[in-house]
Amino acid sequence: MTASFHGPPVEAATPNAAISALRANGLRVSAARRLVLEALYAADGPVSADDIAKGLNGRLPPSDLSSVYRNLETLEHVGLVDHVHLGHGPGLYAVAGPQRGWAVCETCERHIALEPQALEKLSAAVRRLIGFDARFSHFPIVGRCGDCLAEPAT
Amino acid sequence: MTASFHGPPVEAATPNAAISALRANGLRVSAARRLVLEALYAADGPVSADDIAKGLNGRLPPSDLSSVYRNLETLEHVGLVDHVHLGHGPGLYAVAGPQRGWAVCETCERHIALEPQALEKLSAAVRRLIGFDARFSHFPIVGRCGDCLAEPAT
DNA sequence: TTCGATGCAAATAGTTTGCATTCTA
DNA sequence: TAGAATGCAAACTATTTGCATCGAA
Repeated sequence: MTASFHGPPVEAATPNAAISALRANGLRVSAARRLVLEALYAADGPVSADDIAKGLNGRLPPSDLSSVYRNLETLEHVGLVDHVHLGHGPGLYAVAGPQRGWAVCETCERHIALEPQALEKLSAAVRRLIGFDARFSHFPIVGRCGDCLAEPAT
Repeated sequence: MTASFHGPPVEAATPNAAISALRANGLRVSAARRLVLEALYAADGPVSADDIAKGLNGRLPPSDLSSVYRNLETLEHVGLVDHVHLGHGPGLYAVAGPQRGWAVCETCERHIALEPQALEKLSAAVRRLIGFDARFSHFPIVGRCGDCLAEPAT
């Protein structure tokens, strides 16, 4: 069984920086691997393995889905990539970075990236209350957003 | 597509109370439905549909998996049941009750039910910080628990 | 007696694995 | 040229759906 949770993030600002990080980890740089990275950097938010395999709707060349999964796993293991479950759909992948927290509204289904300061304060609250060093990067905070709270209930 | 999130909880202390709630909602009380409820009340924590179909390891008679799923969906719709995703495995179901929050340690994989007061304070913190009315019942807080924080890192 | 619920089988979504082939280092 | 990574097919897990039959109200 593969581990559910991964190691510390490795920040790389560009695909090329990520490729250097791959080499530094003794990993080979193949066309397929390069493409996964390009897709992740080109996407404007977390994307599914399937999105990547389909070349982000044709913006990039398509690739084999199982290779995409294998590469995502490798990249995640190295710490270059993170994955989130924002709901019941497929897991979503993104380049690892300082922003590592999500909230999703169960009413409007919008998903919101948490601001670093909010994230830090939330973590502090969690540590104080339950003695936990919390991440909100793997599963989001689920609830009702401000806009939906203001509206008449459904 | 079925809704990811459900309605308000209906608390029933016993299988019989739950059965009354079913009748009150115009639902029929079949043997299969009764069994799902019995399993949920007999379990000492959240269980998978498969666990229920297998009669909790033989403690109860087995039932058909698809019926179990259908019944869980119905029971959840009525508000008698909740489901959580505590990790990458199957969804886990439990009788709806006042306790509606979870935390899971990514190191020791233990899962912890949140105390009502901690839950309330956490929700208050989340509301203050991101204007969100948070539930921690569908996805847990993921992080490192106190015990694992104390130990030398893996 | 009706129509909601069941049980079986088959379909589906997401993800993983086996294996011969390809290509990076 | 060694062995890491690929691409295809097949397996697998979790869940859903179609449909003829059954049984609760």
